[in-house]
Amino acid sequence: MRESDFVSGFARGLKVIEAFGETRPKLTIAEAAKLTELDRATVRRCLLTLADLGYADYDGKFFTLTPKVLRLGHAYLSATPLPLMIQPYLDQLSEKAGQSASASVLDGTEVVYIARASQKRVMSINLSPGSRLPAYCASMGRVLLAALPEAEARSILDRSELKANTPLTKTDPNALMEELRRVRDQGYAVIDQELELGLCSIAVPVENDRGRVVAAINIGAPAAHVPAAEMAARYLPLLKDTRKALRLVLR
Amino acid sequence: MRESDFVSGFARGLKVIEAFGETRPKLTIAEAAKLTELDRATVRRCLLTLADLGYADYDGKFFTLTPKVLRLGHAYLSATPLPLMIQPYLDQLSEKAGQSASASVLDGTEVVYIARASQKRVMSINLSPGSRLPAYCASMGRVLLAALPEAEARSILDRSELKANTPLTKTDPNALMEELRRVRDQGYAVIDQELELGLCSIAVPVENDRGRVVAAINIGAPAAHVPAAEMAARYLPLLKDTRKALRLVLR
DNA sequence: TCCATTATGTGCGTTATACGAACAAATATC
DNA sequence: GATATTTGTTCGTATAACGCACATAATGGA
Repeated sequence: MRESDFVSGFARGLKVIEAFGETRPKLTIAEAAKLTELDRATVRRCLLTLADLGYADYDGKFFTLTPKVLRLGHAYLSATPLPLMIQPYLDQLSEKAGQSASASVLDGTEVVYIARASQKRVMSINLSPGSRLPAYCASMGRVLLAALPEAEARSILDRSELKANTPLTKTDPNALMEELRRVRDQGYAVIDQELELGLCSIAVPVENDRGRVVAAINIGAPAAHVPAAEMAARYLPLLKDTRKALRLVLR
Repeated sequence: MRESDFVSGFARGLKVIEAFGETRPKLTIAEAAKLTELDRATVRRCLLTLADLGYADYDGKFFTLTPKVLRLGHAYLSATPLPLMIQPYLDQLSEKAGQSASASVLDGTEVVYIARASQKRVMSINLSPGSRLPAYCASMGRVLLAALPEAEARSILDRSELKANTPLTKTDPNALMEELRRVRDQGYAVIDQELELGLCSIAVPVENDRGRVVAAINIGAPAAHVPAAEMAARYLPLLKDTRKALRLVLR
């Protein structure tokens, strides 16, 4: 691609949208400028453009995003066959297991939820399509990383901020690489409260009909109810059934 | 806003993202140009920019969106208190009712789902946060329209493509305005298979602590299981409880 | 209350982008 | 297989965005 084929105004605007987030639901021009490291004048133009198009509201001081921005994410969810095809299988899986089931893909150092079937939510984390978790400490992240060439997985770990969310979180890159090898061998990953105390999960990779790993699915359960050691015995057969079924329908 | 404070390159790019959708998961440059009514050269630059930033893939012929675009929609979902605050109440509601429960807001002529708690999915429609339905024939759309000044509601109806999804769909603007008045009076809306045969739903408005309508919540059920005439008797008390609880926590 | 600090809005020269047409390449049509 | 037709790409030029600098307004302490 030639350099002249890059629309920097567009790229800057997208950066501005992403500046909004959990801890910053409303932004002033100056705040957005700091977060995006763009010039204030530029950010101001982007924000006013967003407001003009109806993607943002402006009260003269703060900008907030409007539900219209969901159109952008929805463009992916409805345009991509993967989430749509996986959803019914996830529903079945979740019902049979009596626990929440999710599907995700890898994006950089994070897993992105693309579909979810939730039973009553007991956990503090609120996950929905578009939610992100660090790959290194999530069950689906582990199987997705394990599906990559070692060098690539290593590179992602190196770029990850390996912090201990709980006392049980594995944060040593070498230990994690070792774990990835185990995951690759056994074909599934179990997480024992590495992300949040009280939460266990088990994930398997999902392949398309050509055998390429295109996503991961998992089941999450409260540790108090299902100890990590029991996860595989309880849910692995269900997960494997779902995986097999999906492999036949995913092109 | 001065005209010079509008970044047209940004606006064009957003338009290009929205060109992707259910029936068009992959687009060529020419297709995207037609859909957006932009110059081919301009669209090409936008698409190449998206690809460069990782929001799209390009195989030399087709562009497809990547999960990274979910970041944009997620910026809204996680930035806005409304979906996060409503979700747990929706979960409770769904569990008590034994049916799917959803929350939505109005965006133009459509309702946008901002949260959803689904029981086993029996319907053909697959709804998730970001999903859109025409307001005129959806239960949440009716209560949201009913909450607007008459002239505004009328203007939205006039801009809507009032098509009969089923033989039961109300499509006459005057009849719809009459229905909105009834909805406003009784405080809820029931839809009897106007969107899809076999699907009934009931919705109530949700107000914040200052009494402003900020969203709608609904319960959907298969008509075979719960006839429209029974919806109110079965679910209205639950919906009203939820509404009352939400009113206290939404600022 | 005043002053220091920080945020917002505007004008302008420089730089980069969009436009439209023209060309090249690939498809479709007969 | 030759001719239309559509699609992708390139290029020069008019134009619009950028970012700096300055002016103005809002905020927060002493």
